[in-house]
Amino acid sequence: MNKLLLVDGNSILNRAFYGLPELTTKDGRHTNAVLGFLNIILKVIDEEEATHLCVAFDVKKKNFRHEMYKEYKGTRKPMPEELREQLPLMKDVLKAMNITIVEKEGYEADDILGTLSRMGQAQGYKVTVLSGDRDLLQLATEDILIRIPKTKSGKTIIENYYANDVEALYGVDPITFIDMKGLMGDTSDNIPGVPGVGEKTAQKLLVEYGSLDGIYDAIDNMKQSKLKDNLCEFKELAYLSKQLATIKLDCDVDIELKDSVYENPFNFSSFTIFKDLEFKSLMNRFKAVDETNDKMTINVVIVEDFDVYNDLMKRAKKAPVIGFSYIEEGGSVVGASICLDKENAYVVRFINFISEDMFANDLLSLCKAGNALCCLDVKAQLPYVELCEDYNIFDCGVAAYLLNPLKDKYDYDDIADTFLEISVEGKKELVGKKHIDESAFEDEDILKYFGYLSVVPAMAMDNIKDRLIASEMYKLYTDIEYPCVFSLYDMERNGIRVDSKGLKVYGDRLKDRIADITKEIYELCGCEFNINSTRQLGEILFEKMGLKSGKKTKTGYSTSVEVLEKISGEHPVIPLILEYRQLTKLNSTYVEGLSVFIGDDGRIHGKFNQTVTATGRISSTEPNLQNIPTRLPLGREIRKVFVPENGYTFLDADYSQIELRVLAHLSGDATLIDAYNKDSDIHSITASEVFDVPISEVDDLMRRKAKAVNFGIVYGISSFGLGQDLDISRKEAEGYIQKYFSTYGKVKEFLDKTVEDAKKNGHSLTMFNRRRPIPELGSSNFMTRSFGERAAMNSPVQGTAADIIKIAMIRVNSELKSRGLKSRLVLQIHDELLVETHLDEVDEVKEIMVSNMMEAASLAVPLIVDIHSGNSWYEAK
DNA sequence: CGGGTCACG
DNA sequence: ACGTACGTGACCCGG
Repeated sequence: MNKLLLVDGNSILNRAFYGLPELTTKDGRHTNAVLGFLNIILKVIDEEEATHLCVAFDVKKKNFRHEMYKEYKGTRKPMPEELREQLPLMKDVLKAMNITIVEKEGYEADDILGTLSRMGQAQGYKVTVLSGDRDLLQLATEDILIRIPKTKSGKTIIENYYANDVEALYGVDPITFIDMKGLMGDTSDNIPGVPGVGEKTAQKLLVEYGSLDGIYDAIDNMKQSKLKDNLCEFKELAYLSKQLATIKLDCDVDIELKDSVYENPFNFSSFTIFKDLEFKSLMNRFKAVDETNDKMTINVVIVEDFDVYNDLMKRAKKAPVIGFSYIEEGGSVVGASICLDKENAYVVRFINFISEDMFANDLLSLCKAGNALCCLDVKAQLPYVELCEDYNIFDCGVAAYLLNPLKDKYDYDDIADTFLEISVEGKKELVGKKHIDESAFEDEDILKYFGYLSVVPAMAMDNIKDRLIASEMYKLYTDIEYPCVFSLYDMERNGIRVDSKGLKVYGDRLKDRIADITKEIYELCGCEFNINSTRQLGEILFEKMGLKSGKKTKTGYSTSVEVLEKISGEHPVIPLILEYRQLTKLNSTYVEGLSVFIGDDGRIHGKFNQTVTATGRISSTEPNLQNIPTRLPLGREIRKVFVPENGYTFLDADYSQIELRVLAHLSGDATLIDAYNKDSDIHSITASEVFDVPISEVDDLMRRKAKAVNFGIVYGISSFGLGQDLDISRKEAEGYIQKYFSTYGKVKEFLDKTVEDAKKNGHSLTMFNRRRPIPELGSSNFMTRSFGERAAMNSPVQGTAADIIKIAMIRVNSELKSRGLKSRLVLQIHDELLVETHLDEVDEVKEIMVSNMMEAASLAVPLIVDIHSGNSWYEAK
C-alpha cells in the first residue's frame, strides 16, 4: 500500500527553530530550524515507511481566510530574522532531496494539507499528516492519522491522533472540533471566538448540544447566564470564527499525488548542500554516494624493506611537498607515515634495518635541503626528531587554528573537511578502541588511519597557506605561532620539579583538618551527608535548617561562595563549609591531582596547548599549571613544593597590568597613556576621577572599586556585571562607568569602534592581526548578542597581550638556548614566565628575561616587568 | 556527560 | 524585557 506523508512545512520549521539551540555554519548562517526539520521528518518517514511525501508551505503573500478579515491579523509576532533566513534554505534542501513542495497563492499550508489528505484517502493512500499545530486535528478520520511532535525534557516525542483519539482528548469528534475552535478562539491564529468561552466551556456546550448550530437551536431554552448573554451577543463572531478555523478540503491544487513519490533523497545535490550547511550528523545517510564520489581514496604502502625505504627517501628529495607524521601510541613510536604525492601514503615500519634513528636523520636532511615538509601537529613530532624553528615544517593544525580558533579539534578529518572539502573517516571509525601496536600493520583500517596522517596535511598545506595569506595572518603564523610550537615543546620537556615529600606533608595537613571539619559539620547539621554534593548541601542548609537561600540554579539552590558568604553570620556551620570547600579543593585538585603527574625524574611535564583558546592564549592541561593557587595564603603554600633543581634557583617575571597597557595603546587615550608614562598608580587615578576626589584622598575602598571598573572595561563592561562584582546597584555601577568614559573618552571610542568593526567583519583583530570570529554578534537574541559585544571588546585586548607574551616567551627561550645557558624556561602563565635558572647565570638570565619581555612590543606606554628570584615558586613570586 | 563550583590570568 | 562580566581546566555529583 502506498503511504502518503503530508507535512505542514511552516509549523514544523517553526517548532524545529524553537526546539534547537542556535546553530550556525562557520560563516555564520543559521541552520538550526532546517536541521531540526530534517531530523523530525526523517524520523517520521522512517517510522511510517512513507512512499510519497509532500511538504506544504504558506505562500508569503496573502492567504484566503485571513485576507477577508484583516482586522484579526497583526497581533502575530514577526518571524525572527534567524528563522526567516532559513525558509528559502529549507526549500532548497527539500528540492535537492527531490521532495515535493506544495504552495499556492491564496491558500495556507493547512488548506493544502486538508485538500491533499482527502485526495490521498480517495486515491487509496494511507495518509498521515505531520504538523506542529493542533488545528490540524480536525483533519483526523478513522484512517487519517495526525501526528504532532512535542519536546518533552529535551526529547522529541510524537503524539498520534486518529478521529477517536481526538474525541478521547477533547470529548468531541474532529468535525465538532472546528465548532469548538469557533467558540473558544485561538489567539495564536487570531481567531477571536466568543468572549468568556475557553476550552472547558466550549467542550461542555458541544458535548451537550452536539454542534454550534445545535447550541443556537437550543439557546432560547437555556437558563439565563452571562454565558448565554455572550453567546447571543457574539453569535455572528462565533460563526465567523468557525469559518476562520475551518480548514478547506477542496482547494484547487494542481498536483498529482503519484508524482510526489519519495525517492533518492540522499543524492549528490543534497550531499553538496548538507556539506555546505555542515550537517555532519546527516552525512552517514550518504553511504552510496560517499563511496563512489566523495570519499578520499588513498593507497597505503607498508615500507619494511631496506631497499624500498632507500628508494622512498631518494624520491622524497624531489617531492614538491612532503607530509609526514610519526605513529605513536602510549608514548612509544612504532613507525612513521609519509606522503610524497598526495595519494600514496608510505607507512615506514621501524623494523629490521630501518631504524628510528635513520628515519630521523633522513627527515633532518630533507629539512636542511629545504624540502617543503608539513605536519598536522609539529609539536607531537619533536620527541622523535630534533627539529627547531629554523627548519620550516608547516604546521597545519596550528595554521587551521589561526584561521578559526573556535573549533574544538584540528585532527586530520577536520582539516580534510575544512580545507579539502572531503569527508574522511576519523580515528574513531578507523581505529576505535583497537590498540595500536605491531599488529596494527596488518589492520587495513588502522593502516588507512596512518596514511591519512601524512596525506591530509600534504594535500591541504597549499590551501591553508593561501588562506593564511589572504587573511593577512601569514606573518603572525611565521613570526609568532610557528616558533611558539618549539617554546612550548621545550617547556613540556623541561618540566618543573616538584617536592613530592613536601606535597605529601601538605596534603596530610589538609586531610587532618578536613576530617575534623567534616565531623563538626555533621554535628552542627545533625546528620551525615555528602558535603560535596550541592544538592544534598542545599537541602540541608535551606530546607532542613531553614537558612536564607540566595540565588537559585536550574537544578536547585546555589551554594556558591557568594551565597554562603552572605549568610556566614547566620549559622556557625557556614564558615566551616566554606573552609571545607577550600581544603577539599586544594587536596583533590592540587595535592592528589598534581601528584599523579610527577614523573620518575621528580618533575611534572604538563602539556601546553596552542590550539585551544579563542583569544590566542596558551592553555595548560594534564595538569593545569596555570591555575596553581596564589590568592589565598593557604592555597599559595602549594607553590612551596614547586622547586628548582639543586644548583638552580627560580626567576619569575611578570608583566605589570599588561592588558590595561594594551588598552591604553590600542585606544590611544591620552589620559591613560599619560598615566602609564608617569608610572602612576592607575587604579588610584581612576578612583580619583570616578569619585571626584584628589588623588591624595583616594582610600582603599575607592581604589578597590576603581580596580574593578578597570577590569570591567577590559572584560567588555556591563553595569550589571560590575554591580554584581562590587555588590552595588546596577544604577550605581552605571554611574561609575559613565564617569570612567568621560575621563577616558578615547577608550569608549575604541570599544565602540571595535564592536562596530567586529559586527561588520564577523571577527575582532589583535595588534598582530590574530582573528577571533564572533558569530554571536549576528544574533537577534539580546543575551547572545550582548555576549558577542563583550567578547568583541575583550578579544583584541586579551589577544594582543597573549601575542606579546608569546613573542617574549619565544625570545627568552631561544636566547637561553643560543647562549648555551643551562637555565631553562619551565612555565608560562599568561603574563608571567618562570625560568629555572642556574646559580651561575642569575644576572644574565634576569637581563634576558626583563629586556625581552619589555621589548616584545613597542607600545605607546612602557611594558613594565617585575622580576623576583627564590628557591621555590612561592618565594619567587 | 552536563552542570555546579572554584582555581588561575 | 532580556539576565551578564573576559579567557581557561579539574573535580565532583548525579542522571
